[in-house]
Amino acid sequence: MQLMETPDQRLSALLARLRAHGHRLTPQRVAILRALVHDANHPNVESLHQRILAEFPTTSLATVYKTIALLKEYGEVLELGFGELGSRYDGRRPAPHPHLICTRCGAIRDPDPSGDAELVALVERLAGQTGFAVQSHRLDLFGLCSACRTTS
Amino acid sequence: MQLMETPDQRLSALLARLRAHGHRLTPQRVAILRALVHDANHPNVESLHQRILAEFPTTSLATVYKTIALLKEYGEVLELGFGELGSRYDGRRPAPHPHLICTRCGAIRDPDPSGDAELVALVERLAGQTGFAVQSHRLDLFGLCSACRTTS
DNA sequence: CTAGATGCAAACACTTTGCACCCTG
DNA sequence: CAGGGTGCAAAGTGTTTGCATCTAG
Repeated sequence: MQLMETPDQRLSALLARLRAHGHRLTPQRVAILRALVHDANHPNVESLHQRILAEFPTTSLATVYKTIALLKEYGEVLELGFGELGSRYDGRRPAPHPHLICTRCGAIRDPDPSGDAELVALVERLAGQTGFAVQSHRLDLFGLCSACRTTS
Repeated sequence: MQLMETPDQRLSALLARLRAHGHRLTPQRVAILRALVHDANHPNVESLHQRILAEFPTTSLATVYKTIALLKEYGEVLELGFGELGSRYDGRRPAPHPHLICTRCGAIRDPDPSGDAELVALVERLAGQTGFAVQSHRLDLFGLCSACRTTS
């Protein structure tokens, strides 16, 4: 059994999905998708844009925003909004899952997926008490990653 | 054993805390705190402002923001940021706890606190796997409240 | 009295939108 | 070669800030 798609497999799936819906695969768009699925640190729009500029120097921020909006329409990207601090994106695992957010260095990583089932059970239990029908959920843990914890 | 402070007890505690730190208790400020602890639906700044205007018609939005910022400094209000949709505030239970957010009517309510211990345990387990030191957390459930679920 | 609070408007950060031009399919 | 995509700048949203005026203690 395969535990997780490779970034390139994921990229192919996204490209196929867009193509199937009649969207064009422009070089900029492909580059944005590639950056999104290869970056494990849940990039924000600004850092995606920087990456794309290296390859396509005229790419605008608006194009990055529009491409992400397109992926959101198809439920293919998970948006982690942080108010005034902007949003970070997970293009690898679009289903809800917990995130570990380092308040010092800003890194965001996924915990091991082994606890996912337990989280879903807890979510359903919390909701069930009051007849709430859950559509989605979000669990964020804020703190210090192991690297930051051991550094002055 | 008392399960939860009454809103008025909570208000007194907040006023005492601010007074102890040398802050002035202006009528507007007291009104904002009162609105905050009496509103169980996690109000946003705009709705707090509307409430205050009824009593003090010249109150500005900036004053509401500043008062909330003050409470945040002392960890006496829980801010639930929702990106472009603005923030909602919980002045009754400033410690992290789950929220049930209705995507139809916008209501936000707390589930029964009985599951809190289990959530904390799960949080610590998810973090422990990778040596992450949790400072805080946030669990939001999005869906339909029981009223909205049974209405066309 | 005087430090701290208020209220207005301008400034801000992130995101979205309008529109002329461009290029994929 | 037609309709979707790009890129620029302008508009929007919620929030913050500067500063003159006011007021609680």
